[in-house]
Amino acid sequence: MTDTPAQGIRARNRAALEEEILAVATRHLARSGAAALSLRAVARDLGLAPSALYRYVASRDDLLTLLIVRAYNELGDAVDAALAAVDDGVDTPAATAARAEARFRAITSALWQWARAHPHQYALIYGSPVPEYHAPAERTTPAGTRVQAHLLTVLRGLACSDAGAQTDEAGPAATAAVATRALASLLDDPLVRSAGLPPTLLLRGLGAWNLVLGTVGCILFEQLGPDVPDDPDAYVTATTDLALELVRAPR
Amino acid sequence: MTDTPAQGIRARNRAALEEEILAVATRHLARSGAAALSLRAVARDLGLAPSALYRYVASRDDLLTLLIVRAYNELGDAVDAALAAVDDGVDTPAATAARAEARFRAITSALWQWARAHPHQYALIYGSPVPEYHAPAERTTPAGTRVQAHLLTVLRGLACSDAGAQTDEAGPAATAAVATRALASLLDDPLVRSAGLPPTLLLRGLGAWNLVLGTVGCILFEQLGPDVPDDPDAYVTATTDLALELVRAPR
DNA sequence: TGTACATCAGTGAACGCGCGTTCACTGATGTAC
DNA sequence: TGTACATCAGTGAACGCGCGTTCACTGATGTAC
Repeated sequence: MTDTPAQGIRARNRAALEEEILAVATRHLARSGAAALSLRAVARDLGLAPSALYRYVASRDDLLTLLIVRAYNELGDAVDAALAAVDDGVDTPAATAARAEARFRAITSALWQWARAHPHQYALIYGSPVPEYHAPAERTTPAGTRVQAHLLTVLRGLACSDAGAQTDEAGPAATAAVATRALASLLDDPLVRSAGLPPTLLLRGLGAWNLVLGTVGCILFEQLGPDVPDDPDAYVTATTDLALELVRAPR
Repeated sequence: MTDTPAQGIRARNRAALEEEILAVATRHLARSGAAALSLRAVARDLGLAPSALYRYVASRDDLLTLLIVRAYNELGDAVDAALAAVDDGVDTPAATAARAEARFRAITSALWQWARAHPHQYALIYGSPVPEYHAPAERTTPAGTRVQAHLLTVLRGLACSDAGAQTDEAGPAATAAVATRALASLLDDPLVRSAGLPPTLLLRGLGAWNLVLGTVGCILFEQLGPDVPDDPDAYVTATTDLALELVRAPR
C-alpha cells in the first residue's frame, strides 16, 4: 500500500540474507582470520542450519572469494572518497605535479586508515595468501585493480607535468633497459599501457607502492614489535614522503 | 670401539629424531602452509604414533615456534654467508659508504634468494601472522634480530662516512622531530641505541627495508599476477637501487 | 478472485573426515652398587 | 661383571571436537489459468 516493492518478498529476503551472511563472515574473518573461516560457524551465528547456506554460497572457497571481492571494494570505496575530497573544488583540470602528489598522499592515507580499521581484511588481500585456496582471477581482478588504476593516473600526473615526457633520459640508460625487460608483461597490460608511462617511472611507482604496502604490513603485523612505531599515523605520513621522493627522484 | 660416542644411544637417537621432526614439519609447511600444519600428519610421515611426538614437542604451537626460529636462523645464516663473501679479502677496516652499499646489496640479494627458495618459510616470518597463534617473543627475538643487526651496522656505515655525523641537518627540521617522536621506542631499544643513528636515517633505513620486504612479498605472493615481474632477479636488484637511493638521499 | 501447480528457502539427520591431546601400557636403555 | 632399579621412547586406544557437504523432506512464496 505505502510503497510498491519492485521485488517480491522472496527477492528482498534473499538480498537481505546475502548481505547478512557477508557481514557475519566478515566479523568471523576479523576475529579468527581467513584460515579459520567456517561455514558452520557462520550458519550458527545466523541461526540457520549449516545446509541452508548452500542456497547462497557454493562452497567455503566461494565465500572466501566473496569476502575478498568485498574487501577490495571497501578499500576501493575508501580511496575513491579520499580522492574525491582532494579533487573537490579544484577548477584547473590540468594535472599538475602538486595535484598528483596530493592525490598520492590521499591514496596512501586512505589505505592506511582502512587497513588499520580492518587488519584481517587487509591481510586477506595484501598479506600472504590463504593456504589451499586460489582466488579465481576473473572474479577478483575487477575489484582488485581499482586502486591500482588510480595509482597509474597519479604516476602519469607526475610524469607529464614539469619534467616533460622524456623522463627516461634521467639516470643510467641501463636502468631503462632493465625496467623494460623486467616489467615487459606488466607494461603490456592494457590498463598500464593506456597510462603510457616510461618504464623507469613504472618501476619507481611500483617501488613507491611496495614501500607503502611493506610499511603498512610492518606496522599491522607488528614485525618490529607490538609498539613500533609509537605514532603510526605520523610514521605512515613520513613514509609517504619517502615514497614520493622515489617517484620524483629522476628529475 | 672405533669412535667414542660422547653421548649414549638414546641421546643420539633423540637428536636425530628432533632434526627429522623439524625437517618433515618444514616440508609440510612448504606444501600446505602454516595453518594446515598438523602434528598427526607429521607423525604419520615419520611412521610414529601421534602421541610419540609429545616426547619432543609440547604442542602444535610449540612446533610452530620451533619452525619460526629455524626459519629465522636459516635466513640469518644465508645473510651471514653473503656478507662474509663481500668482506672477503677487504683490508681497509674503515667502513666506507661504498662498502656499506655493497653489504646492503648482499643482504637484500641473500634475502631474496632465500625467500624465493623457501616461500612458505618466508611467509611464516615476514608475512601476515598465523591466525590463533602468538609467537613467544623471548624465543623468537634472538633469531629474529640477526638480520636487523646487520642492517643497523650497514646504516651506520652509510651515516658515518662522507657526509659526517650531522646528517640530520638535511631535509626539513620537522622531519627529524617527527622521526624522533614516531620511533621513540625503537630508538630506545638497546640494539638500535648502540648503533647511534640519527632518527631520520633510521626512518629512511626502515623505509629501505620495508621497500625490499614489500617487493619480495609482491613477487612471492603474486599480488600483481602470476608472471609479474618477468625477471624477478633483475627487478629485485633494481629495487635495491631505489632502496639505496632512500638512505643516500639526504646528502 | 480462486485454484493447481512449480519454485524456492530452510530443516535435520547423516556421512566421513582429520584434528590435538591424554593415558595406561610395554619394552628398551641407562645407572648405581 | 652382574644384578636391581629408574628412566625414557614409543604404542595404541580413546576422548571430544568441529568441519564441509549431501540428501530427502516440509512448508511457504510465487505464477498461470
